[in-house]
Amino acid sequence: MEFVERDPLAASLGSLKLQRPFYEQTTVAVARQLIGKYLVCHHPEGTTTGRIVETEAYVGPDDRACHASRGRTQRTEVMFGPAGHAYVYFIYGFHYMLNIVTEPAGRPAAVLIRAVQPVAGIPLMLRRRRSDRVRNLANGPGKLCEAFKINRAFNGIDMCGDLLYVEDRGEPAPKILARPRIGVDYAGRWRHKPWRFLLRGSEFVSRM
DNA sequence: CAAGAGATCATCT
DNA sequence: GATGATCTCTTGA
Repeated sequence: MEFVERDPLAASLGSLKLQRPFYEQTTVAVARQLIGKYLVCHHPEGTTTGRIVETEAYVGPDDRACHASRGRTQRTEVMFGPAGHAYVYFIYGFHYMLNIVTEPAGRPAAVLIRAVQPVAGIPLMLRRRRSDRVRNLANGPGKLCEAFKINRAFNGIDMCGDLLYVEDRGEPAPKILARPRIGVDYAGRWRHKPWRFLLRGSEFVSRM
């Protein structure tokens, strides 16, 4: 049980913060195991929490869908560092994407958090998203970042710290589906890899 | 409800 | 100068 932290407060609540060894596992293993865990973000405006229902694995330099396949650049630098750090980037001129770096330093890979089921801080998320439907708050990677107010300031932060992290709340292993990743049609044979993971039956995924 | 367009900018060629 | 790990709105059936 080296993956979690025995923080007395967290333990008393039945929750354990995921620690670095968890994120150092293979990227596909991390992506799969993150399903059903809880993403927590503390912010002056309030705390937001969501149960992770959808992830994607971007496994390294060979994976043509992974940004690291285009080399070590300013943008991808975080992915080349140690596991358990946030890789946040801006895309399409509108949206931020939240990833968690995986595998030991020097092996650039990450897991994209694509959707969560809102659990706490829902009024705050409704305001940020200018929406009135809970199902529409974080059912997509861009929406999730808007609901949690995750932006470039989060790039590189340690997710084993106290600002943004993932908790294991000790629930039984959920039923998980594996599907091809979304939006990577350009990636040749890599586009078919079943590295998108979903919580079976969840209505909070970006699409079925 | 499905399909398509438009929005808008950091990053890399 | 092109493009993207997306979202929202509009259109039309």
